[in-house]
Amino acid sequence: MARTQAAEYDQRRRAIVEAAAALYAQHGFLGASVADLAQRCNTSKSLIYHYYQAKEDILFDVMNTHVQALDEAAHAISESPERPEKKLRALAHAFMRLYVGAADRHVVLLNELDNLPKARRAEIVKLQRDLIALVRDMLLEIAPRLETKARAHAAAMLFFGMINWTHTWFDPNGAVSADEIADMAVDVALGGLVRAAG
Amino acid sequence: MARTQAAEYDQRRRAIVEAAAALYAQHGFLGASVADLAQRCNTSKSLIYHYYQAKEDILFDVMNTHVQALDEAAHAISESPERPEKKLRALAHAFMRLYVGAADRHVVLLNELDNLPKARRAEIVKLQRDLIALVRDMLLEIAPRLETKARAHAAAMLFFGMINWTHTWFDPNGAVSADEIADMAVDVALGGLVRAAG
DNA sequence: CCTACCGATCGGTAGG
DNA sequence: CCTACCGATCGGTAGG
Repeated sequence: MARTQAAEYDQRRRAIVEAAAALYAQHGFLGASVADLAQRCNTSKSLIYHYYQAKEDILFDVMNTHVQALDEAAHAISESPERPEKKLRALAHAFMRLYVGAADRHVVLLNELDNLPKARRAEIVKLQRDLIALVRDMLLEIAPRLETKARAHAAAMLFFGMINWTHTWFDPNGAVSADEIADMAVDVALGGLVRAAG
Repeated sequence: MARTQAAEYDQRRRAIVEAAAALYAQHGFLGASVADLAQRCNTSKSLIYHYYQAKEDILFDVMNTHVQALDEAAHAISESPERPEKKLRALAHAFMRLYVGAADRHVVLLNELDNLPKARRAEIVKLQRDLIALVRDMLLEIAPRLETKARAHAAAMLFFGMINWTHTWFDPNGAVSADEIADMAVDVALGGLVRAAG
């Protein structure tokens, strides 16, 4: 009995996070009220506040589940014995797939970080910094002539720019697939557009 | 007399737009109230509503002034008789400089588009689409093997990703300058990171 | 005695 | 150009 209740508890909590991700992705965190969220879950505000102490805690859950998934994928790839070029490509594919599979969470992570309370924001930012350092070090292995950490960091951010900016334009049902975009971004980073096009 | 009043009118209106850009960049459009804006301008809410009919009209002004500047720079470069590689580089430099010079407006343009009323949003989106088509055509000239418009569009968006994503991390007072970032992004697009590093 | 949950409403603040 | 306000809605909580 207690097991069943716990299972239902987790299931309901996951349903709230998923609805919140969709709502915050579409209207922004401040543009979507707790009442809106309750309505989308066919329940009451009080039920939402039974599962979460504050609105910001829901936002944290949306972001944290996503950034944890990114972090897990990135570390698994990073620790594999492959060449750094191959790791970078695997990471681009994994990220694009996580983006497509969790597009709402991804948009929320990229747009609503400033609406988290300081302490919670710091947790997310720490994980993001780990991801960036991972890519920066891969790029330094691939292109040692980047030399300084500042330039390697800038290169990593240009790479993340290509991948992350897709949330503003990429259509999973469009003419170019997520895997093709991942390959293009890696090809551009490794060899430039001219070679990427061939 | 009327001239002096008109001059003061424009000056005050520009001061409101600038204060609004700073406020919306920092707290988001929904996170900053008209009262906040009035306070930052050392005036009253009513004065704000003397210059603007609605809060969204201020947001439009913030975005429109910036996108008009981008559009003007891009078309001037596009119509020059230079090689497409050189035009792309000039465009990257112009954009990075406009970003540094109008960082608040840039952040607002990239983050708050969804808070504009439909018709106003369409005006901005039209100008942005023009910019994208311009870069897409430059890339097709540089790398004809991109072949389809869909792939050339994706390539243009990867390029804009590198440039636009800087709003999340670039520090004008940091170790790498805006001009260096512009060169890196173009070098990556043209020849890949390995060559860009050399 | 606890949990899960509801209808109604709290004190404050938003844009106008 | 300000003070004084409005209809509505906000995030969060009361009793049961």
